[in-house]
Amino acid sequence: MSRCENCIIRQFNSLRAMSKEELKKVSDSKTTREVKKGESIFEEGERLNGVFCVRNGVSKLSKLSANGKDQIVKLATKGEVLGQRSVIAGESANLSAIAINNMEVCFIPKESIENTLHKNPDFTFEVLRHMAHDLKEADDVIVNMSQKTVKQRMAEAFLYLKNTYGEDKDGFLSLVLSREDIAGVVGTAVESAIRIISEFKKKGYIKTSGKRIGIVEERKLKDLIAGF
Amino acid sequence: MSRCENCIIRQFNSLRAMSKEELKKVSDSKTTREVKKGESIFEEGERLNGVFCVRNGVSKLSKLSANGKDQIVKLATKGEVLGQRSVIAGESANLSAIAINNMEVCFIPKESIENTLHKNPDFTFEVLRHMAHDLKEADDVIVNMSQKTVKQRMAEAFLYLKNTYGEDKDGFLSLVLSREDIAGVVGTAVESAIRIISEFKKKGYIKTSGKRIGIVEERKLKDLIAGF
DNA sequence: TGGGAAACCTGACATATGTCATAGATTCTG
DNA sequence: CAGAATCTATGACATATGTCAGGTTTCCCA
Repeated sequence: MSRCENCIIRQFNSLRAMSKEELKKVSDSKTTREVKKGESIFEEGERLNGVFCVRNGVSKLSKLSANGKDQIVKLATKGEVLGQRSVIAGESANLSAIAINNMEVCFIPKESIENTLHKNPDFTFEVLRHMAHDLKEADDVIVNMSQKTVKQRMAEAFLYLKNTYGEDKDGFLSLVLSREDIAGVVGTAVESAIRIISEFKKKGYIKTSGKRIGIVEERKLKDLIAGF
Repeated sequence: MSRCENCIIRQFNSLRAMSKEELKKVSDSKTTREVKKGESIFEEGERLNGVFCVRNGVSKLSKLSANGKDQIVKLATKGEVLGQRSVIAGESANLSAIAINNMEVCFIPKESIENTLHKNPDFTFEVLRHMAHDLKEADDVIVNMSQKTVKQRMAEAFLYLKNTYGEDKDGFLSLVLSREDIAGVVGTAVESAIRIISEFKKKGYIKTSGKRIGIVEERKLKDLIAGF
């Protein structure tokens, strides 16, 4: 099993601020786990006794609302650490983490990081910096949700997916989401999402092939977001 | 001028994790400022060279969206520290902070806390804990925004105002917001907000007197939120 | 204290969005 | 490989919400 010390993934998250010894301790206590597409890493309300470091694959962080729909709050990928917030606040998980494709994640028991969190200010500050960033993003999502139309948010989602996960050689978005998940990200009904996809396609902004989606006229999508 | 060491407000925020000496330094460098109703403490995009500790009054943290409407992301009151996120991330402010009523705030230059932030893990962890809490709240707002109707969010807003700021002896909410600000919190048009207020009043859920609003039938509002 | 600005309120209307029903496409599995 | 199950797609419709326009009340300060 690979050691955290050598893990490249680590460079992307707060673990890089750990000392050699701290990292060794984490490495010794961690366990690696496969998570198949559709399986959950943890569920809303669950008590977490550690955090999960994503080595591969993509997870959706979502919350079930009263009306039975899953609102996706964030997509997390390689290098991100899940469950941090809950462990730090000492609360149960506020969101569920479900694998969108096959994943590989490392579980790090909280005992292995709590100590560092109280002793190594560099590490704590790194975690803080990441959380500050997440908070800003969350604030931006709030504004988008309340002030933009579904069509605009849909266009934004496509651009986000392109920028974050890239596209394959045929020009389709690399991260393939079900229509339901797209609706979940955008915060709308599945039917509305599908309808807007059809419309964008008809207008030539995007192309589709099965569930895959490709951006054709980025300019047009951007104009739409800007309000034209 | 009062000293931070003796400030009760401090008990409510992360400053309480500072050592005597650290606190002294903060106290020596801080300046206190009056902010009149409607004035801004800082604006979106502005570079902050410190944080603001609220001693009195309430501030709205909002962001102007493309369509020209102000979305209120959060209300901040006595004890809360504003601008933390920006200073920590080293970014310009993501939100504007505007006084809802007359306020008294202390400005603490970032030099006075940056050092502590890198040296005193207790303090850093305290800040982290607060931010973790804010992040959870932001996530919840996202879900509310996308999955609840305006009517439900309006009802929630009233209950939130009651629970957070209380009510006066006549049963009106202590924190008086303009209809525009209510619309901003809920994320809707002013007219829609007013219409729903009228409806709630007609149904006897709330009462109004000028711009003041009082909750009459809390049960009904809760039912509405739950989806009945 | 009176006049004007700002805030509040209401109606009429257009439209965006959700819901329900149903059909076609895709994929999963025995 | 057939049939089931799941996902995608589309139409018809109801409704929630935004917009515009006009009125009324409240507030402020000269």
